Amino acid sequence: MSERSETPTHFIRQIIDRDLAEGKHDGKVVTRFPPEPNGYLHIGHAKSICLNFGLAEQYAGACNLRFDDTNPEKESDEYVNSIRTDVEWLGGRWQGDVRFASDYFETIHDCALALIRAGHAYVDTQSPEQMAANRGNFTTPGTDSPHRDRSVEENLALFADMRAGKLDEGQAVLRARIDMASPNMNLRDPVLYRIRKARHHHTGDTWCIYPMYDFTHPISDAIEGITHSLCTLEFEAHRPLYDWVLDTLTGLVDFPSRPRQYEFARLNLNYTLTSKRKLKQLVDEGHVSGWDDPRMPTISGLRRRGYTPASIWRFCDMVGVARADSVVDVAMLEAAIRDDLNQHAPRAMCVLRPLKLVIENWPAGQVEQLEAPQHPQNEAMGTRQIPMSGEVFIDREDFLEEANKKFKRLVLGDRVRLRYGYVVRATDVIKDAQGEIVEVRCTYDPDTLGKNPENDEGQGKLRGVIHWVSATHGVPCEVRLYDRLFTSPSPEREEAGVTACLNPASLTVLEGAVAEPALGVAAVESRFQFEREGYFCVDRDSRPDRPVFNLTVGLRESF
RNA sequence: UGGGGUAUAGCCAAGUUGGUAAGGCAGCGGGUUUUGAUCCCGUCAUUCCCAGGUUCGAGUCCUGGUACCCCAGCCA
Repeated sequence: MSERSETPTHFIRQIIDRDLAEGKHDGKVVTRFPPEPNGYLHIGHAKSICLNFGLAEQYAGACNLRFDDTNPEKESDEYVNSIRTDVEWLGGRWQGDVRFASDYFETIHDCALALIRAGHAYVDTQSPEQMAANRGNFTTPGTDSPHRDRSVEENLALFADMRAGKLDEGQAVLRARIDMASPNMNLRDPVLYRIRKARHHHTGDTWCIYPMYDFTHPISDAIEGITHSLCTLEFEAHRPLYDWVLDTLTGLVDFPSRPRQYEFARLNLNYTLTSKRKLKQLVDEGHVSGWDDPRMPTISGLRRRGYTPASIWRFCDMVGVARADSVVDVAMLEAAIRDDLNQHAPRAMCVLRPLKLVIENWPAGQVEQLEAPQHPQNEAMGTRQIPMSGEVFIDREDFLEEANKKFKRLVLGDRVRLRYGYVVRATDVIKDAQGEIVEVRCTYDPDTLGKNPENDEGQGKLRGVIHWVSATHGVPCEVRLYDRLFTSPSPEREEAGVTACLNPASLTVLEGAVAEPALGVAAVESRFQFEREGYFCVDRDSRPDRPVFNLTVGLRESF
């Protein structure tokens, strides 16, 4: 991502700057992006990716990609693969191989044994219901488990039985021995290990006991030499436990670093869902075509929609990193992609809703190649040829039989310029039996290519410029117009559920669009600005004879 | 209700020994323009959740409130 401008400062950078100044962590910065492979990555994860990989780059440190895969029943290789692809596409360059928390299961198990031997953990054979009841609540302290004072030997034997599969799910757990009366619920003897007789996507049937997140995460961080472990705000109350695990293990197990956890506010976008569960619901119930439906806020959806990695990094820079809960306006995301595409996308013409325009004084059979720049503000991008003939298509919305002067398009009896071409004057309209306009007739002024009409006879300025495509050369194509998926600014908070506020007009398919010839051979994922319309990218559903374009975002409109 | 957090413009967000409110998005006004785009110029918080207090001076310090978020999975 070479185009990120100056790196914005925020409280995490300030913490790192201070740490570096104090000589902590041997002057190193090592972060990690730790997704659980139980769903596809979305724009919220992008914030974390940009933060973690960005810091590694800015401080010449490193960032690991680590799958936090401690819950075999919800995780799968499909998710591992999609996440790896998405991180790679975004430009996250991780240090060494992809890591799996499950690769550390043996070490984590050793840590559990060390804790048991030191009297810091015990096997509880209460039922889940008893445990919940004995945990107390916000106002009432918990009650010690009757098994809290088992001997080390007994705990070791029971834990061995757990590992050996001699106990069933729910019959026993390993718990930390901390404080059942702590005002922080997370410290009321949290569960460290539970029994799950499920096949794990990465370790297969090697284990039937799995460590909990709170036990796995600090140890994984310490094993990898992570210096700054960044997570979202909801883990704040877990930090004392994170520290307890590492502090209690000190002297018992050696790690290359003593990482610290810092929390930042997760990204919320209005008119958007960022709940993995609800996103999955949209996919499972068929409200969208899949995880990569261009309307989805997933990384793969944004990619298919036409967003660039640079625009997503730019967006994350714009949003910043802080600790206050916030809801970012989706207009900011759109601004980021418009900014990128305005600079880099070649221009093209595509008529979305064709209306035939016949030029009556055009020499019969003549075809002229007009030259147009790929990008009006960037000559270095070169030029392209656009064929012009006696019959062209213009957009139905660009013609009116009558209009006031604010309508800067074609009006019967008046003139308009065909972009990169000639000035034409509409002379007649042809309608069908229903009175619908099926064709417009016009004449063109041959002396207006690259210059304005000379003998204007006091007719005033041209109304404007419209785009067009030669009827005999245009490439028939499909254009998919997208709008926001939800009509509610906060779909997650809708009482009636997220599906109740789905936008029925989130997808409009235009089957009869016609694009200029050069677009017929555009590669999948290539992006263009269709002049006067918006930014579009080539969808993978395209066929050689029929390209499919997705609207990424429309042009700003100010009238 | 116990604990932990957060409050600066319509939306993000700087503001770190108290010195007189950055920037972006959105909006508004104008200029340029063969894209109603881009670009350019201008405008947009007498005020920082509220109320007191300290001070020559407070978004920054003190006191007391208020609002919102997170925690009672053998999820992460």
